[in-house]
Amino acid sequence: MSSRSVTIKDIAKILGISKSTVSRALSEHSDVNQETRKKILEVAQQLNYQPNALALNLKQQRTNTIGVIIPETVNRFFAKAIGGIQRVANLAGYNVMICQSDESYITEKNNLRSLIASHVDGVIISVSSETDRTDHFDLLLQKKIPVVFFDRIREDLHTSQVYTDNYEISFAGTEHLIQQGCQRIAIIAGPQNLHNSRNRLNGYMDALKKHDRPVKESYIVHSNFTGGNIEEYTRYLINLPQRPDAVFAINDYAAVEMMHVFKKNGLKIPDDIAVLGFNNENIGRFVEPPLSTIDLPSYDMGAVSAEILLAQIRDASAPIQRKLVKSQLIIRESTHRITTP
Amino acid sequence: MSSRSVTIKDIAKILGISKSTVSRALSEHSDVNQETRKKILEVAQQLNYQPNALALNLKQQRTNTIGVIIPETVNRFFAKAIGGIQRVANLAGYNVMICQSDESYITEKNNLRSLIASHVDGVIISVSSETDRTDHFDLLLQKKIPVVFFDRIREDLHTSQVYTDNYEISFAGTEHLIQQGCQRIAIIAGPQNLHNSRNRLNGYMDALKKHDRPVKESYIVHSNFTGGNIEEYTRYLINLPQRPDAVFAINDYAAVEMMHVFKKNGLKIPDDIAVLGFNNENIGRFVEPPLSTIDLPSYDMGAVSAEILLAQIRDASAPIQRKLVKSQLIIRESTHRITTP
DNA sequence: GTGAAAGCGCTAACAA
DNA sequence: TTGTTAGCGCTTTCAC
Repeated sequence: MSSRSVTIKDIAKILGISKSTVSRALSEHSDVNQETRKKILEVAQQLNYQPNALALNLKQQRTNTIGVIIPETVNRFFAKAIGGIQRVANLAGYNVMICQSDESYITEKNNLRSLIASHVDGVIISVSSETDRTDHFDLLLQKKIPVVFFDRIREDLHTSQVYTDNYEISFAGTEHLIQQGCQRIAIIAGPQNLHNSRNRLNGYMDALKKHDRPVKESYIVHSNFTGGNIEEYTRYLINLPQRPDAVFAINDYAAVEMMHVFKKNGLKIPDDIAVLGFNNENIGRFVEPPLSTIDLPSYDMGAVSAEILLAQIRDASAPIQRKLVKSQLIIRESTHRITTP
Repeated sequence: MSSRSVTIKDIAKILGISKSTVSRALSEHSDVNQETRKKILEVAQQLNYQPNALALNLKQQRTNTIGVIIPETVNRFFAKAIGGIQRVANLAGYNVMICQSDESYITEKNNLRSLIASHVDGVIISVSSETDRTDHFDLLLQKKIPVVFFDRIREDLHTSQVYTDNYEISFAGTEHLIQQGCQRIAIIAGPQNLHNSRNRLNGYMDALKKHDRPVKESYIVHSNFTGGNIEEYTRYLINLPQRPDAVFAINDYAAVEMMHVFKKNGLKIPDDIAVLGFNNENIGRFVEPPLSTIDLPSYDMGAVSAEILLAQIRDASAPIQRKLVKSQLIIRESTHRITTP
């Protein structure tokens, strides 16, 4: 009942042998006399010996822990990604330390500092929407801590990156709207310092160009992900002299809120205005009409990120990887016009 | 540019003093000559000295890390709770290690084992819906690791607990439905090994009794939180000889899905059937009609849990606490009948 | 006020 | 095959 836990020293004392022998027997990969090994294992079992991870950490200067920095856990996209990361990490015997940047550069920097101070073996990160510089990542590279960026990546850094095809899927979504006969397609675009947002906007614009639709500034609204002003933006769009007949929203919550406002203003969805979301939240299946959206492979992106990171942790010479995980267009009724051209 | 980080030994060598003096100067609370202290701090600053947390951990047998076990991060309730926990923990200089039990007893047990192996200083936990025993928590108590249960608590254990008034709020919600003139109120109840679910069911039943409504077995459906069978349950309720005219759902997702099915079957909400949700998800504001629900104080529960835990970590003799954080009934149109009795 | 030495629990190089 | 020793980076007695 002593609250002190048992150490190899205790086992050694009991058997009258040295602690190095005990250490060797316990760590499998050294030659120890079968007899003594057996005895050691028995005693270890009896005393319910558990190696002290803290001692190992100090000795080996690693922690079997990976750090994760994401903007926020309440965002379903990241919550799912965490699931994928943890799955892979836990199977490999790694713990996961999670930090939230709350979309703030300074918090992200502090998170990073504290993860480094905790000597995590590697870091997976999706940068905050506010972050427009990369100097705070230098410390990781300096300390040779493996790092994988996912989703919100930084192409300018020479590190592993896991991302999805924002440009292509945005292109495909816009093209889908065009094929439904939509002529004036508006977009709620994200923060332009984010690579993803730029790609999405480019995909949208290029699809319009391909089909000879003019790209109008007034149809492009710049927002952030928290969507505080969606109602205002929606009203703005409704009141345009040339009201759009389709809108590609920044995410499903914005899309649903917009639908709400459109309906209150007597607009029919999708015939007066088609609505396409982004993120495939549960909510989209239960609104009227059900929301078309883009399914982002967040769980898989998390899992893939963890796999790449672990490979780099285990072998410092493992190559930097850039991996694409594809998104998918999910067509429901909010963009499905009966009267296609 | 050496990748080895600087230690107190380095500083000592440079100044030609002993490392104990350096240690003392750096750890504030010992008397060191003003002159030498100043020099030490200067050099430390110059070399950008960072104490090695691993060495400290071993020495002091603690890690400045708290462990958190929750059923799943994709559940918005828990995602928000994590936010509250992290806020408080980070301000106090603690890191947070998060594990998901995926609603599985065995995973929960493994999570616990791995957190203990990592020597977390304390644990915050919300038990899985599958967990119907407490033996796996003994290890925590044995090792005298402070623990706080939140939301999904275990009243039978002598530990700190943070919970909300499930009974009272469920009573209030049911009473609200009665006051709207509902006569036959059904409930989608949760797993009965969960304390919360039992309390909610009891609140529901007692409210009915108080107002002389009979409690009918056929109006009580037992479900789990993932809600795979909601559509089936809904159809079952619709087809009852005495169709209910109100339903108190297990959570907002279930409520929204039920509304969807009700509407498809030509039922008007709330006049044919009123719907009350649970959890106050964003989704509830944007469905037709907007969903009445219960707002659970998840962020606050997380924050309060962390505060209690930290108090117990800092002072082992700090008292066990049981703290109630109140929920709130949010009335929207899905339960607001114009024709009250 | 400062230094020497021991120790947290473990591993690993070197000796025997 | 096993024991001795040193050391990971830090704190903390105990001398001086």
